[in-house]
Amino acid sequence: MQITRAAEYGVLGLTALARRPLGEVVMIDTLCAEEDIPRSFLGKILQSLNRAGIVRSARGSGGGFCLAKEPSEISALEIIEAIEGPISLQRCLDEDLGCEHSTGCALCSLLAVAQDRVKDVFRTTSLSDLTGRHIPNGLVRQARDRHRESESTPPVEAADTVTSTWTIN
Amino acid sequence: MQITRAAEYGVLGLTALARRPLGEVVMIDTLCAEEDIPRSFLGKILQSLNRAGIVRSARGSGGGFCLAKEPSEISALEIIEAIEGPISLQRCLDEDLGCEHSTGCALCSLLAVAQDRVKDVFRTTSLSDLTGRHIPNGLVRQARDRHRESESTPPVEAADTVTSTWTIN
DNA sequence: CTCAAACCGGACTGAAATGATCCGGAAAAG
DNA sequence: CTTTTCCGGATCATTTCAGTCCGGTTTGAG
Repeated sequence: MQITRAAEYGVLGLTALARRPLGEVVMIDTLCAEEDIPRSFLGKILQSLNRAGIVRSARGSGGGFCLAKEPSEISALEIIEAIEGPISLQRCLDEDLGCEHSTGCALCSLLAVAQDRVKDVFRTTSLSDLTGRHIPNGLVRQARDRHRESESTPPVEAADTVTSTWTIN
Repeated sequence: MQITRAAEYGVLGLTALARRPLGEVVMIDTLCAEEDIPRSFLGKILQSLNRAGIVRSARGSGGGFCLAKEPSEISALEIIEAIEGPISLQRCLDEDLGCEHSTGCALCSLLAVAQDRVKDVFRTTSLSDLTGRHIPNGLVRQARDRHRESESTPPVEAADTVTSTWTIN
């Protein structure tokens, strides 16, 4: 009854792309660092998203990924199903033919309704909706690290407990 | 993104109980036969439902299970959560403290909404709603077998292709 | 009192899905 | 032709799922 990590990472990775101007090409490593996602795993996930036409990939030096359409044109449902395959709360595949348990299985109808509700929510949420107030921890950490580096002779011993203020961008 | 077999069997087993007058005690074996559920698995599941106060159990000879309340008073949500634990599309547990990915994680909010929708559907569906038109295959098979037995010298050779009419109860 | 019927509940197990990693290969840029 | 970067298949460890087993406890009947 949960989304997979892969789908989770997929959405997150795409928000990282969506934060940039459309068409900007970004390497996997950059996305991983921002969103705290294992590098080779995100590689796999982006392959799926590429095949599904949600991102475009470019090989060779200067290569990477960019969104294939406007964030407002990409629904959460698209993303998730591109990665996990069709969402299905149902277990019995041929829903018309009646399931293994019973003809006109009551449980199947119930699950079908629930499934529709979930899909509605995902279908009506776009990537741009998701990108709004989301500030990934990876980015936050990077901003902090940049701030640390710029300090003159940072106090090594107390490094772990530094609680100085810093801003993002 | 699916319900477990255990929850599925749980609901099915309860519809079998709900088909009877409230308070009638039924053995596991009977329920299994009607709904085509592995016997020892259903045993486990009924234990959970017993602890949750949805069924009552009686040990010893003449023992078995009965519903602890009216089918209309038992929601699908109750049943499923009694077996699977709380339904959660969320992965990050402490939803308030912000998840591992980001403060104000957009994905979490999305999943929270979807989760609420699913729970609503399950909450507003009662066991009596589920028991209506549901005719379990196990019961159907039993009725067929009873009919076969009552025939005089049934034609053994054509047994597999017999399509005679029969009724339930 | 004793035995058999029935559930209780913890340990266990096999199979599948999940979450990831690895590595050789192909393509693009310089 | 070398470097960079993605492609994609194989592989692997862990967890969850689905289900079984078995000794124990409770209850009712004889």
